[in-house]
Amino acid sequence: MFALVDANNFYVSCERVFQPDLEGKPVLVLSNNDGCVIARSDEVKALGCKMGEPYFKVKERLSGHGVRVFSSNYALYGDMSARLMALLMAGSADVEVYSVDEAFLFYRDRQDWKTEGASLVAKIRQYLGLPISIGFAATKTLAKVANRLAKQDKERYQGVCVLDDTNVDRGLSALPLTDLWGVGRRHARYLHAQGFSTAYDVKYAPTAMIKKQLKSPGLQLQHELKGHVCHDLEYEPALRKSICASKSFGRKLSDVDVVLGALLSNVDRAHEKLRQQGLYAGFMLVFVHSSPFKGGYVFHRAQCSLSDHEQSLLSLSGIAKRALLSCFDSKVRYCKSGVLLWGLYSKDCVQPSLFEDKVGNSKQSEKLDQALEAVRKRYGKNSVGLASTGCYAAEYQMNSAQRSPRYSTRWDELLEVS
DNA sequence: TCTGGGGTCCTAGGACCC
DNA sequence: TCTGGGGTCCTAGGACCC
Repeated sequence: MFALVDANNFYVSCERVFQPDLEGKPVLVLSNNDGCVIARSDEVKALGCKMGEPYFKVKERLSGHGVRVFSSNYALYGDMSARLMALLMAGSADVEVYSVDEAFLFYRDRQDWKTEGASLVAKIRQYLGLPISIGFAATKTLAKVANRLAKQDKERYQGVCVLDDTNVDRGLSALPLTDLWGVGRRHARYLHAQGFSTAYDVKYAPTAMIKKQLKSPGLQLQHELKGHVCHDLEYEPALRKSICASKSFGRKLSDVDVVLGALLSNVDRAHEKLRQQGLYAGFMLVFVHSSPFKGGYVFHRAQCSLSDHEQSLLSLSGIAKRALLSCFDSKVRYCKSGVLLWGLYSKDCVQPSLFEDKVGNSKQSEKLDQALEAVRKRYGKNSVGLASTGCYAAEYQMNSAQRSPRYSTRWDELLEVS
């Protein structure tokens, strides 16, 4: 059995822990530079304030309702998140930390799920002061659905919703398809145009149509809605593939020295993340752009590869400065800068992107075998990842003598693989 | 006037190769 | 007048997640 634990209105709830008088009052939290609304209490949601809405657009509408407005305090939210995850890990289930306020749980033994859920809700409320919702079901996707239902009807579920064979279709019928994990604005528009409106409709939609429009992720979604597990719990956090540090200026800038100052602080933060995770970067890209909400949007970038000897903050700063100067235009009013590091590697893991031996056509299994053997000899690893490009990518896992294809991104092979 | 920040995955299309 | 076939690699951009 899977479960999804999700804190309710997480950032708002964190603020309330330290200011209990905010309980029951309308509260919202703003993004950096107080730009957008990124967390809303139920009272604010009831006032029609949308997630991600620019604050200046809703300010007027909210005035007169006594809304308490907070700038975001990520240090606080990060700390509360760590405490929440530690409490969950002390329980009987396996835990995957999915985001700052969400975790998937996996139970190996049968239990009374209602009781287990209620006791977790009570425990986290007592120890941390945070309200949470829990959804139990046979797959991650269905656990997400169950969690949504629990939040949708707090009165009825009291924070805990269990979906099993007896009630899953009824639950899916009660959920708009826009609330499904993996269905965003675009897919929702398409599905609505086809006459579908609920999660139930998606579960029983023609597979060929789902495959054509939503591709491989859509097939997995449908599979999981039917109770077949496509997504296991991920026990080890995957190695980062890129690290980004970017920030809006809060005003328009055309002075190259001021923009450079902002960019160097991006470099500083990106470098810090890199060091914290014990990683090295193969490439760096710096970018600056003007406001995307105005006409004449410009996006300038410059990128370069990095050697093993150019991993210090000093080196990265120098390279970033040259990169910026190569693309800067003083006639532009910039509003944001950033740094992207990718081609990440650590000393004990060789990334495919940095692996220079060519395999040739990956469908030729003999060559693949030879290549795997060569990699093993060269790096002495038990586990080797190999990839070609695009839809033919395949990942192989080598465990002692046994080797089996584990994953394919080729959607027409998906059903066989799964 | 004011519009966040950090990720992943997939596809289309152009440049290029023989 | 008619103008091949098969492939790789890279980039940009779309779509999704929190």
